[in-house]
Amino acid sequence: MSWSRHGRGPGERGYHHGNLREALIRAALDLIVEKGPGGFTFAEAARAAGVSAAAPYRHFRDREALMADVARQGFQRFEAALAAAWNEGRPEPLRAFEDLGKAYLRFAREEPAYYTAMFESGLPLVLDGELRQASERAFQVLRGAAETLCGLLPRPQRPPALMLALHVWALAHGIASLFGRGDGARRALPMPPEELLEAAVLGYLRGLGFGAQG
Amino acid sequence: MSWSRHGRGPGERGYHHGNLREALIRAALDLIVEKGPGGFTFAEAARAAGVSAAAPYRHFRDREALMADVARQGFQRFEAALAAAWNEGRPEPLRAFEDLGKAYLRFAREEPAYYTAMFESGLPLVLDGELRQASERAFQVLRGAAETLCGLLPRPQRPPALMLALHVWALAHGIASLFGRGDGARRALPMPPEELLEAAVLGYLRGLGFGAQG
DNA sequence: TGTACATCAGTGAACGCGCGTTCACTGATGTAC
DNA sequence: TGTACATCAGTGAACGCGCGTTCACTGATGTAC
Repeated sequence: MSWSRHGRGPGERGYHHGNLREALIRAALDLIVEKGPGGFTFAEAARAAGVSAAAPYRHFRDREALMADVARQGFQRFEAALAAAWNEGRPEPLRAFEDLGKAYLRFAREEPAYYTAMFESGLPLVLDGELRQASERAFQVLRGAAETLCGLLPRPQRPPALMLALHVWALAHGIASLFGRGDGARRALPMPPEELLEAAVLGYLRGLGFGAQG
Repeated sequence: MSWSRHGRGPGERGYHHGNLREALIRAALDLIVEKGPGGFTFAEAARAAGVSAAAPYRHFRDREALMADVARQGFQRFEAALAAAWNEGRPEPLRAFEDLGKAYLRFAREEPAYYTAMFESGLPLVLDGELRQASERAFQVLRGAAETLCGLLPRPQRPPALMLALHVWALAHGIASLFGRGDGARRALPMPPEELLEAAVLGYLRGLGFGAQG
């Protein structure tokens, strides 16, 4: 817990919370997992953080501002997770690309609340510049990987890297949102989502001409 | 409008609505488009249909039952749209398969409210048998098409049809939910979604060995 | 064809509830001197 | 080192609002005879 500033244990906080902002984000994440996007209220988040209903107004303009902060933080972690998995194409681009895909699904499975806030909360990306930037930085990891991969092919048969990146993004997102979630809305699947994605990506890449050297 | 039973014009209805059930579903669809899933209330749907707040209880147990009905109806139309596009593989399987993909995206674009209710409302498929069946029947269209397609390949290199169907479903759903929506949450794209999907499916099928005869 | 009656769909008033939001306030913290 | 004060984070009471839900009711429809 975050209100242990000054070494206090949880529950012994005084008048000041210490880190209410982060505590509200945590509460929002828990509530999103529990009830879906739109399934948390400002009042409930305050209650979960152990403060009065008026306290959140010191940190967020309204519910949507809190949600946007959750999504922004989610994109940052997502970017970090993807970048770590890609690891600049090491040990070998095709292998690293598969790792990237697995990291995508792992994030969706292990952080369903962030994932929901990022992709299914209905936040208008257009309105929030910071949020859109965070989202784009995460996508750039995927795009950079696609560029490295495309660079492996001889010029004449080289596909546009942007297209490759969009295809794999759509595939990963589709699998994640149909089958790869922790909640009850997911559909049954005769194999692990990771395997499904790996087979799809390998098949797709083979179609682009990656069969020979991969 | 549906309350013109007996030839009455809208607004001149008497005590009985005539077709409140359908009118509530229509109202729910409008409200979902306007405010996202979870963005409509029982009371608001009643208001939109021009009846008192208590009237909906004659037709639906609660908000979720109404949402489930919307989703069920959506799956039925979705199934019909996909089946019509596939057209039993005519004029030619690969071509019909592309048509199927286009119909998928068209449905998501033209009926965003149904699509939302079907895939993003968080309805627990497990609990509602009728809903799950409707969902599975729609998927069977895609699966049947995948089987026909796989049948074109010689046995030794024939991929599992279920896998092919799941891959294409994930791809179409990913593209639809990231880029193919009418609302403000969609992301910008340098090409039409249909084109993106077509290129992906063609690439993917080539990887499976459909290059030679397609 | 007409009448009596059962059935059913929608009414409108009422209730409790939780949320969003504002406000003057107060307790804690940090800092200037 | 101590004190006065400014700043700031959180309180708690209050309000209006819309929703969900129940209830006895009433108007319309269809049907048996």
